[in-house]
Amino acid sequence: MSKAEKTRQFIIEKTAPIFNKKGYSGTSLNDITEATGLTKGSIYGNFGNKDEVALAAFDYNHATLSSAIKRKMEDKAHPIDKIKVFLDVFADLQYVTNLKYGCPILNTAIEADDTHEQLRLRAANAIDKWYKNIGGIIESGQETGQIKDGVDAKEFAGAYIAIIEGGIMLTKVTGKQDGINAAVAYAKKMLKELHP
Amino acid sequence: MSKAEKTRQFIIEKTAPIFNKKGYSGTSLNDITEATGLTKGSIYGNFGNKDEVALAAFDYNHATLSSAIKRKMEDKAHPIDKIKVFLDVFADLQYVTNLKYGCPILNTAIEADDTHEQLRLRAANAIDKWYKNIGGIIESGQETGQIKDGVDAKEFAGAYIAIIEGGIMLTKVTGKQDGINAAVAYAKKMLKELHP
DNA sequence: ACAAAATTATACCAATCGGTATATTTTTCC
DNA sequence: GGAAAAATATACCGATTGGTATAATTTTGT
Repeated sequence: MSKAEKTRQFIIEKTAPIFNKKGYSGTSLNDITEATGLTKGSIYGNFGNKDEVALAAFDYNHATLSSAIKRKMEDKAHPIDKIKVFLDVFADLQYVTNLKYGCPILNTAIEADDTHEQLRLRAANAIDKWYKNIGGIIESGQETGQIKDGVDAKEFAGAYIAIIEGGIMLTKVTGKQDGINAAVAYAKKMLKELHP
Repeated sequence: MSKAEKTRQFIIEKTAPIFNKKGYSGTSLNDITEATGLTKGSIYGNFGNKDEVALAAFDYNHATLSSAIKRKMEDKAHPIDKIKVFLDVFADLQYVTNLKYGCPILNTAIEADDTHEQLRLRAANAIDKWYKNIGGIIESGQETGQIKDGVDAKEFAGAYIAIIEGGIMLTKVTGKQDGINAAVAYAKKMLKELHP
């Protein structure tokens, strides 16, 4: 890894939490130079513009979240346990240092949906991967007889993601755990319906 | 209503959709003067600063949403039908002209939770009203025997709000109806559990 | 070790940011 | 109708915005 690649990675790591906290339009170049201790010249030597930093920061945050989910999923054998991993990860999101400002997919989706097409696409693609991940687990689980046949994979995935993200929002805005707890409790009821 | 009060109301009505679309930090004074056709002098003659306009715009958006829900609730007799009104309103949110940029509570909650205490409080209070509205309907429904006794009103309200808001996010970021549809379908299953 | 190449810092740019003092116009009320 | 009061427009302010040209420095490959 060349010096420049290291610096580029350093910038991404230092700014990713800031973009997640303040959003794209709320994060300034000054925030970026302050967090990294670098100058504008250095930032613009490694990125074409602020957009590129924001997109890389989103990718980094998304990867952090994804790898946490993937890692925990590998420990599970039963498909329903795999799907349940989402609940464990999101219930403890506040304790993941780099994600204490909330789910980057949710944050980016809400800010960018009507304002920033590139970021909107990033968030939409991240959602799509979740759909496919959960949907794939359900369908292969149905083939092995571990998950009930009647379940509509896509509809389940949609409702499951919705209730989790909504719960995160409730907890973050109220400052109380009740929101995500209620969402997780209901999501667990949803999981029970997956059993054959 | 004096001229100034009319102008103040005019500014709020014209800027409310903009704040809902672009957020607080994404909306500039120029956006405000452009949308109203007024000058800065006039804006600052009616509001102390940008914060005041944003807070008034949120209140206006919230009132628009609340009154749509309240109005439709009055037509319903059964408590479960009253709670179901939320689903009807949010499934059609995109068709409400002033709210086509999404749920103002969700949008404001996500932007403000870590950045703007006053706006965060507005969103948190709006959520709290929903909690109390749904919770109150459930509890009085339990007294009349129209809603099952075992139901935890607060937990139900939390999960119900979460799944709706999450569904809105999915639909807005993907541009497809699937998200809110899946959320609504599951929320209807939740409603069935309310029956005694 | 040294020259070429790449990276980082300095110093600047025009545009826009939120906000204000003052002049002008419009309401308001007698 | 006309004077006082209120509301709006004009013209400006310093600070900050994202971005860039160029100079100084550091890596890199031989």
